[in-house]
Amino acid sequence: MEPGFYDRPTLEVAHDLVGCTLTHGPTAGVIVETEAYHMDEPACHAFVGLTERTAPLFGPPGRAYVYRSYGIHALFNAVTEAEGIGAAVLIRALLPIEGIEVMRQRRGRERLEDLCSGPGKLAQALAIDVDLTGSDLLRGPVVVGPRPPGWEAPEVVTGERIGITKAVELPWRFSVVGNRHVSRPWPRAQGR
DNA sequence: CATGGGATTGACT
DNA sequence: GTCAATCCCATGC
Repeated sequence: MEPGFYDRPTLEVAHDLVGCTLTHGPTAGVIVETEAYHMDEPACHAFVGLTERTAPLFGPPGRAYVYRSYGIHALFNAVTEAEGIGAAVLIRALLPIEGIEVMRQRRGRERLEDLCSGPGKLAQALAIDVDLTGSDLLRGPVVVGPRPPGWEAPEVVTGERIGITKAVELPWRFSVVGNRHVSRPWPRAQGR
């Protein structure tokens, strides 16, 4: 992506990341689901302020923030907004496009829809772990790139975020309309 | 220093 | 639908 892509309001970045690619080594996928998180809102880790854990969120935009969830899974975020503002976009699901056999081995699953249809799943499929936190998403090793050639801009729906207990009402989840690779189905389609 | 709660997943009833 | 796994870290005593 161009420098400056992430130095924008997090909701815009979360919307625009849908349809982009996420690549790590031989594996890659098209982002089909994202969620926005911002320090002003209590579901965001940065809500507690600057700590050792949340420091990457407050760092420069365009870096990775990868943390461990439930002691088991790694969850991948792209840090957004200017340095000093704690915000990021959680990548929740991908459509696998490269390295699918590698993903199958790493995941221990065969079906395409079981490889990257959730934030913990895609991190495992792409071998993204917490040691990659702070890495540069323009230089790699984890790279976010533009839409693949020939792919049209997807129609994006918004709705409430998943799996949180605070600020549940904010419609900060974004995904491709009618895509079966999303982490969980949509109750009903909502506005754009 | 002890505690409890997760931005989840997979197995099971 | 329910539930356990598993560990980091923010919080409170």
